[in-house]
Amino acid sequence: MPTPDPFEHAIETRDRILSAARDLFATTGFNGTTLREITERADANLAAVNYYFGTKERLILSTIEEAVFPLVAARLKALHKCLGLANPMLPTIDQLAQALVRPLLTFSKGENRNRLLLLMQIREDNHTAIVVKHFKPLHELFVNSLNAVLPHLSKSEIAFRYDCARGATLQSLVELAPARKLVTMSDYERSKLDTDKRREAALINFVSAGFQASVD
Amino acid sequence: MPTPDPFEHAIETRDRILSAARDLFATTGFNGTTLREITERADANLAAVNYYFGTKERLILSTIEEAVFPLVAARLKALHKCLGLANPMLPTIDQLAQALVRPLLTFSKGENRNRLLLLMQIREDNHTAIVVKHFKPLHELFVNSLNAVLPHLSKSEIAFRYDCARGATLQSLVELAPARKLVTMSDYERSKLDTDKRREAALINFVSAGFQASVD
DNA sequence: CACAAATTAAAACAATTGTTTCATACAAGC
DNA sequence: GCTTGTATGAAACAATTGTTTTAATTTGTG
Repeated sequence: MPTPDPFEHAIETRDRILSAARDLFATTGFNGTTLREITERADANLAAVNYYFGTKERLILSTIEEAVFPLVAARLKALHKCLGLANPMLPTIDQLAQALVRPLLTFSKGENRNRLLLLMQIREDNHTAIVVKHFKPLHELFVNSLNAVLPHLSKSEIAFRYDCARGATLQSLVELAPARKLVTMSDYERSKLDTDKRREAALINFVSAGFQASVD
Repeated sequence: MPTPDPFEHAIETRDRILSAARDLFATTGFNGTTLREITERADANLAAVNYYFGTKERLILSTIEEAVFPLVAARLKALHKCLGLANPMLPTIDQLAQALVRPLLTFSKGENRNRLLLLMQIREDNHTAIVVKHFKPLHELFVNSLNAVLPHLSKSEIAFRYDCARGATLQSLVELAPARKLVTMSDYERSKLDTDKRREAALINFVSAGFQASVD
């Protein structure tokens, strides 16, 4: 045994359960996943989930919290970096769009993707309340930053466009049934847009244009 | 008995089950809804769902089909009307954006809202396959129409922006945790944007700007 | 009315679910 | 070494689930 940490093995199983639960919840939903599936994948005993989390509902809450933190942190970091680089000037709309889109796009791959998918499974009010609470400072800072760059728009209009931008970004992430996969196109065309970098640029382009839309 | 339709009562219970299933599936998901909850709300016997639909899975498929048709029909009608009014000219980007947003916004209220929410509960592949199949002609026509008005863009770029526009629209519809509800604003400001007409205009404005975004 | 089919009702079934219990193994501290 | 607290394992529990079965009831038809 390299590490003499007394809680090494214990923490490992708790984390294995949390990871397995996150991955399964993300793909089959909270109600569609059984504790036996979770403990089987985590290579743990069925009673372990009750030992560490008490109940399934509390396990769900734990996975939600575990999924929210990295996402909020990554987006906050990108936004702060964007504001810091421009300081004392204001960032451009494009830079703000990048600060919104880029960290989200990094969550479209790898294990972070399941964190994102897990948050999109949330329907119950007490679950959304947790997410809202953790996202609130991020959203407020983002709307305020946008408002500083677009002072001619009301704050409600800014917030609305910010919601639209998030919707557009998330839609391109989940890819449940994107229209662009239906369109018959040449392999060359398809490959161009399926490149991550190309998608990122197109998304930033769309969002940025929406932000800058003139009031009618 | 006013109507001598022999199947009157039979069809009624089948439809009651279908409606109750749609509403419950929309809010609690497929796995989170039991047949007993459905038959209870439908004021029908538990065995009736098996009598009319055979199995729960087939009931789910029926609710999905029942939800897809009105949505596709409404959007196709709006698009055809848009194209017809402009004929033989091409519609404007704004008109196309309206043809996308307006029929969707009418589904944000009433019983149609549950049809929309039901479709957003879909995760399994065979369920999405049904939805994709029914939406395919609509999506293709929409992308082709956009491409005619924006000939300088590749079809893949058009399809991507169309996906973004759908995402922005749906995000503003579900309202699970919109940022605009977090932002502190005056009642006057809030009322302005919470008006359906105002929201519709803002959404069309955002989507239209995204469509017209210049290639970078 | 009588008969057949269609529909509804009630009960039971087998499987699965989250949860609990109890026993065992393991490590640390006195 | 023994004890205590922690962790794991296996089994069982009670409740819920979708489904089936069987009987009763209604409805249409001759």
